Amino acid sequence: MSVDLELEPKTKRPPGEPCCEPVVYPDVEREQAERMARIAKALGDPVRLQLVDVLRKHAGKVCVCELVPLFDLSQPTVSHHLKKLKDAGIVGSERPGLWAYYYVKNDALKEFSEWLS
Amino acid sequence: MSVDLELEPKTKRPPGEPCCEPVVYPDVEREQAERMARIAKALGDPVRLQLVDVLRKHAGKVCVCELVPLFDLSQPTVSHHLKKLKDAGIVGSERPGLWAYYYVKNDALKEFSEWLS
DNA sequence: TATGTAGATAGATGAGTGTCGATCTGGAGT
DNA sequence: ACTCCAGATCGACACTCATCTATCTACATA
Repeated sequence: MSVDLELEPKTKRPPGEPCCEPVVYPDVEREQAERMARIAKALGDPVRLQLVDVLRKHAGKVCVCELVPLFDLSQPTVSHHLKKLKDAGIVGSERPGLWAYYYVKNDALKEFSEWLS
Repeated sequence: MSVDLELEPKTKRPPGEPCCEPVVYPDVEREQAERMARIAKALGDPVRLQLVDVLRKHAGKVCVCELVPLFDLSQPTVSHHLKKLKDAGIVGSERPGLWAYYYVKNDALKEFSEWLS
């Protein structure tokens, strides 16, 4: 699939035509790109990245009441970030009673991690 | 560093105190988190993610005039996305003459990739 | 049932983003 | 010198986002 290229566009060419042949890309990737961009976007905030980092370092579930004081932010703001992460499929949550617990869903990060490396 | 926890906040407690002891986090990570979030943010758009994908699949430098027709977007918009990627340190560019060539700087993605896996 | 509390939701606001058409810049070819 | 063209920059616009305060929901304890 990946054609090796180092294409020099030809200098002289009839006007009105593109400067070089489009060598690639079937947009086979469009959908996958959107999926992964959604994940990257969710990670594209320092607070959320730290939240994920904390959750990842603790194998189990972590109580929200532990997460909030880690940041110099209001409780609703932290809640908002957790929701964003949840919507992106990066974390999951449980709320057995009064407290809510969050945990990382590693599957979501896996595809992204694999593409990246 | 990573303390194992599955902390149940105690139900009965004196009012005015936090529901559970903050178990973690020295913000040793703040700076690193910001650096990585900057990269994630740059990747958090389908177009940019595809641009990086294209550049990664071609080991060499790729002419901008090849990249533009891959997307259903205006030339300035593609240029804008390339700039974002460049500002995040993900790609570099050369402009020997009339044409501009972009390439991936793998170092930038490395730290992020390592944290992720 | 009444009160207190953890966390989610709503609404507002200021800052940032993706996109475009128009313009600018500077190397190439005549 | 003059023109042409590739790519970057500018200005505008609509939309999204991070954050806050205020409020709502629902479980627990008395």
